[in-house]
Amino acid sequence: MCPHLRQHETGRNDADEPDHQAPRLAPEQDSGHHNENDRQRQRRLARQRKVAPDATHQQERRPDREAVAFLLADLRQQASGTAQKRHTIPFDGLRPCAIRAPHGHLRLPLTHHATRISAFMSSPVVTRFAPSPTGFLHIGGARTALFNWAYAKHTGGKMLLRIEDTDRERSTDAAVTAILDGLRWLGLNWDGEAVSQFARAGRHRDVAQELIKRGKAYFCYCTPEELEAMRAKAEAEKRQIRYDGTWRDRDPATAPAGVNPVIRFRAPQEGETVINDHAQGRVVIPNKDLDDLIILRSDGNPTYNLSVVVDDHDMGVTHIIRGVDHLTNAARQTQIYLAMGWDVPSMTHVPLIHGPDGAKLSKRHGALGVEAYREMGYLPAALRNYLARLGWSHGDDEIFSTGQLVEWFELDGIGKSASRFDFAKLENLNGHYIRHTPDAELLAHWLAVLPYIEGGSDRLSQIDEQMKGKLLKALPGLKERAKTLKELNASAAYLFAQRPLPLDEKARQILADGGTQALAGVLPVLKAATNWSAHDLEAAVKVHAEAAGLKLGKLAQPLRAALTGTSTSPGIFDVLEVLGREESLARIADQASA
RNA sequence: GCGCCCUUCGUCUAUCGGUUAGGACGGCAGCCUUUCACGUUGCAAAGACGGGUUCGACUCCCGUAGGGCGCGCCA
Repeated sequence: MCPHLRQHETGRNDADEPDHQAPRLAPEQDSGHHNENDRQRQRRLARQRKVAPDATHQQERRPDREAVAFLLADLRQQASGTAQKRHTIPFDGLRPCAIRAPHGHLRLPLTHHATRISAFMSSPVVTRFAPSPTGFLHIGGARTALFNWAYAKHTGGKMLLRIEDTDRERSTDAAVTAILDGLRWLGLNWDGEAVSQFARAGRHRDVAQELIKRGKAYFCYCTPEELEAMRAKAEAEKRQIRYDGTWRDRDPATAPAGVNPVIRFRAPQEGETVINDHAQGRVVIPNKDLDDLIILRSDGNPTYNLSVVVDDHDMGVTHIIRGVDHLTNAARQTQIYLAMGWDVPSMTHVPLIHGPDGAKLSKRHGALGVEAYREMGYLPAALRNYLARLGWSHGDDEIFSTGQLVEWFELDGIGKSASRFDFAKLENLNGHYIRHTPDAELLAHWLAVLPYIEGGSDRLSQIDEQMKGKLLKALPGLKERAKTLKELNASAAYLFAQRPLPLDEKARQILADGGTQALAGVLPVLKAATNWSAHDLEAAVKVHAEAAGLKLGKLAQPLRAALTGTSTSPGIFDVLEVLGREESLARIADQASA
C-alpha cells in the first residue's frame, strides 16, 4: 500500500467512503490502524461486520479495473462542461438558489476496492434535511435534522435544506416558516439557501423524459379509476397490491383518446435491489415486490421518488440520512439512480421514535412541533442532547455538549431499533442544562421564551433593568430548583408579587402553626441588621434562634411563607437579600402583625 | 395479505464469542439540609421464546412469538 494513500486514509472518517462495502484488511495486517485505541478498534470491527458480510462476492463482480473505467468516464463527463452548468431556481417564500449540476463532486461506484483509489475521493460530505411542509417540524424530523447536521459538521461538510413541496395541495407557507423557525431555534443551521423542490419540477420532467429515451420509463394511460379497480381486485384475490404493468410494453399508439398519461418507471422485474445502509446493514429487496411507480403525474408534475433522486444528485448530496420509513423508497430510488447511470449516495436509515406506549407518536405524546418544546420551557441544547441519545450512542456517554456531539458523531453509532420518547428523561436533562448554564445566558433564554409561555407577556412588561438585576441575583438559587424555563419563571413569582402577598395553603398553615409569633420575634433582629446581606442576615438569625431555643427551620419556614407566599423557595437568606431590606421587612411585618 | 426491519432492566442504551451483563432516567431507601431542589450512598430491575453452531452464545445461524415500517397520480 502506498504510504501516501495510507496517510490520506487514516486522516479521514471511514464512514464517508461511498465504498462501505469494500473488504477490509484483517486487523493484525492493517497497518493503517496502528494508533487507534480499543474503542476505535471495536467500532471499526463492528462496522466491518455490519456492512460487509459478503464483500468478497461483490468485489469479484466488479474488479478494480472496471471501477477505474467508471471513474474516468466520470472525469470525462466533468470535463465536457456539464459540471459547469447552473440552474437558478426561484421559489415563492424562499430565496432563489443556484445548484451545481449534475456532478458537483466526484464519487465512485459502490462496489470496488476503495483503498487503491482513495486518493481520488476527497469529495466533502454533503448531507441534506428534506422535510415536506405539510405541518410543523416534529420531533422525529428534528432528530433527523440533528443527525444530518451533526454528521456534516463532524466531517467538515455541508448540510443542505430542501423543502419537499411538490404536493401543492398540502404544502403551506406557514409550514415552511414553522420548519425554518424550528431548525433555527434548535440551532441547526443549514448551508446555502433552502431549496424548493417544486421549483425544480422542470428539471424533474427533463429527467423523466430522459428515462423514457433510455427505455427506463414509459407512458401509462390507466385512469385513477382503473387503478382503484386493479387494487380492489388484487385485494379481493389476496394478491399483492401493485400495478400490473398494463402499459409497460403496450404500444402508445393504442392509447385511448383524451387520457393524459402518467410516466411510470420501468422497474426491473427480476433480481433484487440492494441497499447498503450504514445503520441497517445490507438490505435486500426482491425486485418482484417493487412495481412500476409513477414518476410523473398526469398533470405533468413529478412525484416524490423522482424528485428526490434528481435533487439529491444535482445538489451533490453524498450522504442521505433519514427515517427508516423511507427504506423501501431507498430501493426504488436506487433503481432510478442506476437507470440514470448516477452514483448512489451513501444511505443511513435511522430507526423511528415512538410514543411512550410504543405506538406511533401521537400529539398527546411527543408528535408536537419543536415550538411546543420551546413553549414547555426546554432549552435547545438539552433537546439536542436528548434527541442525540435516541437511536445514537457513544458508549455510555449521556450528557455531552453539542461540540462533543459533533466531535463524536459517526454513522456507526446509530442503532437499529426504534426508541420511545421519554419526557422524564428530557426533563432531567433539561434541569441539568438549566443548572449548568451561566446566569446571564440563562436569563437571556428565559426572557426570550417569555413571549411563548402563558402569562409571559405580562411578566415581560414588568421587567425593566432593575428587575433584570434582581432576576440575575436570584438566578443561582432559582435555577437549582427548576427543570424547565417555565418552572423557573413560575418560581420567580415572589419577585414580582405585590403586597400584600397572596398565600398558598401550605404557607397559611405554617403561619397558623406559630409562624406568626416566630416572625414577630425575628422582625426586630432583622431590622437591626446593619448589613443586608445573606451572609450577615443568616448569622444574625442563627444567633437569635439559638437564644430563643428554636431550630432554624422554625424561623426559616415562616419567613419563607411571609416573603414568598409559598412553602418552597431558594435559601431564605438569599431571598431576603434579593428582595432587599425595605420590601422584606414590609412583607414580614404584613404577616407578623396579622 | 406481501416485503423489509426490530426485540438487553419500566425507558434510553453499553456489550461485538469468554463480563459478577455496565451506565443513565425513572422507582425505592439512607445521608446532607432552613423548605424544595441539588449533591451523595445504597437497593430492586434485563438478554422474548425454541432449536442449532461452538470448548464457550446476549453476541453467529434457523424457526416461533410479539412489535414497527412500507405497499398512493403523499412525502
